[in-house]
Amino acid sequence: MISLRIEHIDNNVILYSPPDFNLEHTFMCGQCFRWDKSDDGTFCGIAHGKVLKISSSDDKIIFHNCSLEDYYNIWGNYFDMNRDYSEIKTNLSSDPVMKKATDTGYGIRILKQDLWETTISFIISASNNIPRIKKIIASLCELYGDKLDENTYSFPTYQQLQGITVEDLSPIRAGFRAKYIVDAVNKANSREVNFNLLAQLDTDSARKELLKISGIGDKVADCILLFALGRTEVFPVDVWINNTMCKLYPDRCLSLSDVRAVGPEIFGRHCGIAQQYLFYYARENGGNI
DNA sequence: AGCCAGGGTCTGC
DNA sequence: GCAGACCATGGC
Repeated sequence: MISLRIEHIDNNVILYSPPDFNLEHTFMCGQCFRWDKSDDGTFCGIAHGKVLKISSSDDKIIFHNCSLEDYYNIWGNYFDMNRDYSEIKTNLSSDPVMKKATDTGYGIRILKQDLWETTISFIISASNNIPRIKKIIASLCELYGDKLDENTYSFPTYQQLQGITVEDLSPIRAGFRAKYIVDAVNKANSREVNFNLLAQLDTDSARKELLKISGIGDKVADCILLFALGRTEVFPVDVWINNTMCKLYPDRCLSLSDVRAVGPEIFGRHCGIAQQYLFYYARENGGNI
């Protein structure tokens, strides 16, 4: 358990010198799509139906306009505050490349995001780029979510999306992914895939359930397991991770299935977290590892 | 103009 | 099991 000094001042929750927590690293490592940086450096985002403004200065992280109740009930869990990342980084740093990667993205935290939102978000991520993924998700929220604030909408539940068609989704410009969204909505509402029970399943069973949905393959399923259910033992392999791993371990990574198998072998029980350090590091360096 | 983006599906061997 | 075409869309 992490000991952390927390205060509530002027309706702001302040974390003093939180170890291993950097907003830039956490929001820019490709795990989330609903956080935006303002000109003043603060981040504004929506999660679990709540809006949050969060910033950092010196050695503080400041949750603006936030009650202690919301911190303890929502945000502390969302930012995975009970996990000791120092220990994980130390273990990973025996690998020289991972040492560099963890030094670069030292403040990454694996967010515990909403399961349904993460499912749809990573269906949309297929063969897509991050700015456009964000744009499509934002317009889906504006079209079907609840208005929380000016220009701020919740992510629509599958109940709210019940009965939608591909044509209904045409304004969000999701392209070939629209039919996959519709399939996910249908299977969630019919309980063919029970999103209320998924978190209670072991990782392999949960993956098998997710794979029932058209548009979810191994990579998307792994992202959902990691970014919503906190299954840090999975190792999502996208283009960036594949290229990086093939450069780092050419003899062991001959095919995509090799890379998927090698991740856990090399990085161990929390290879999903290692994957995030690698992803951030690779992109920071434009793929030149 | 052509390539690529946090892939998946479908087809053909 | 595995390669290749194809899938919409937008930015460069």
